[in-house]
Amino acid sequence: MSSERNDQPTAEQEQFTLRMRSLGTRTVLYQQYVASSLGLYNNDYLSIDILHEKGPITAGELSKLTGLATGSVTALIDRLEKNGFVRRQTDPKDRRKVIIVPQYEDKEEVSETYDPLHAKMVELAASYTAEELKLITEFLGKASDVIEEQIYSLSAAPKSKSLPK
Amino acid sequence: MSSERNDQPTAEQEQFTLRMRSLGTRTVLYQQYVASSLGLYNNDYLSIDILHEKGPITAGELSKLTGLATGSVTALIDRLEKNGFVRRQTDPKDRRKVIIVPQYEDKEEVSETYDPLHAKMVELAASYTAEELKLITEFLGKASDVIEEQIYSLSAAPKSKSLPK
DNA sequence: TACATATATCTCGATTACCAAGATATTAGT
DNA sequence: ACTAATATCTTGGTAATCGAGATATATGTA
Repeated sequence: MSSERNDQPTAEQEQFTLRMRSLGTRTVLYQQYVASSLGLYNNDYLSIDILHEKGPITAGELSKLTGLATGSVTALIDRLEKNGFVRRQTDPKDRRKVIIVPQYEDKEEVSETYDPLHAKMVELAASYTAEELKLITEFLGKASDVIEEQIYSLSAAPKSKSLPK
Repeated sequence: MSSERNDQPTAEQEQFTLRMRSLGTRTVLYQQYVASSLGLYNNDYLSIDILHEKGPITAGELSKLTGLATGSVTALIDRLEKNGFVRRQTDPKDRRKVIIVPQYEDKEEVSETYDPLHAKMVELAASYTAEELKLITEFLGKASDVIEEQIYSLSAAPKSKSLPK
């Protein structure tokens, strides 16, 4: 075969990783801009996004997912609750737990802010054939999985420096 | 033709946008973890990433790109400079300007932290045929462009609420 | 040339997210 | 009952960020 294992990455593969990285940078920036235009702090909006994907979760789970200290999550939930983005609900099975329930019905601003991107993405999707879109969608899932793995290994890892110098 | 313009998105297209959003959430989280494991604040690492992509830019450009106030950028550059990630260089053509020059030679920690993800991404890329990878890489470019457009329209837009309450 | 205006960065004071550690409430195990 | 484990909240301190003004340089106009 023409390609061996553990070769240096090809030029095409490097081009691909570069594009992934660019996409990542823009994604982070976009997220920050959306958060600020909603009057939310980054982690507040990120948490809304996480809740959107995962559905109701406990405060502790959100702490693990975001990497924030539990005290920070308490304050974060306070803010989101005050603005009507979520509500607290105690778990009847374990009354120590606080379940965070997203409240999207009354909060169309979030979807409204996201809508233009969504529309553009649908448009982009429509420019591909069914087969191509399937390939891309599956790829996105795999890429997500790779990143999630990396998050796990980073959060498990030495954790090295703590921030305040 | 079988598909009309302005239809509702198909199930496949919705699936696609959902995956994009998941990827975005994970990307933001990953970025935060990397930043913290490098002992950097999010915007500091984000700025390094921007500099990595764009090369040397002025403080003002970084302010626009990150959405941070100019005063915040001053402090941010101070931190990065102190840690040797960048250096300041005055523009001989316009001595008001401060050009931020990335210093990667001595700072392998950054690439080291990024390497595992890079390796996994190369691996993922290698699982595709040349044609498929080309399709995906081109897609990534288009998706980046879409997000960049959205950032522009958000930063141009009302800007609505400012954060402190 | 002199002067006003625009632009780029920096400085300063105030606000507030965040962390770390301890406090409180509930559950689980013996 | 009693101890330990778990989940969230509270408190105090630190520092990133903002906003507004200060400083330095550049540009335009008479």
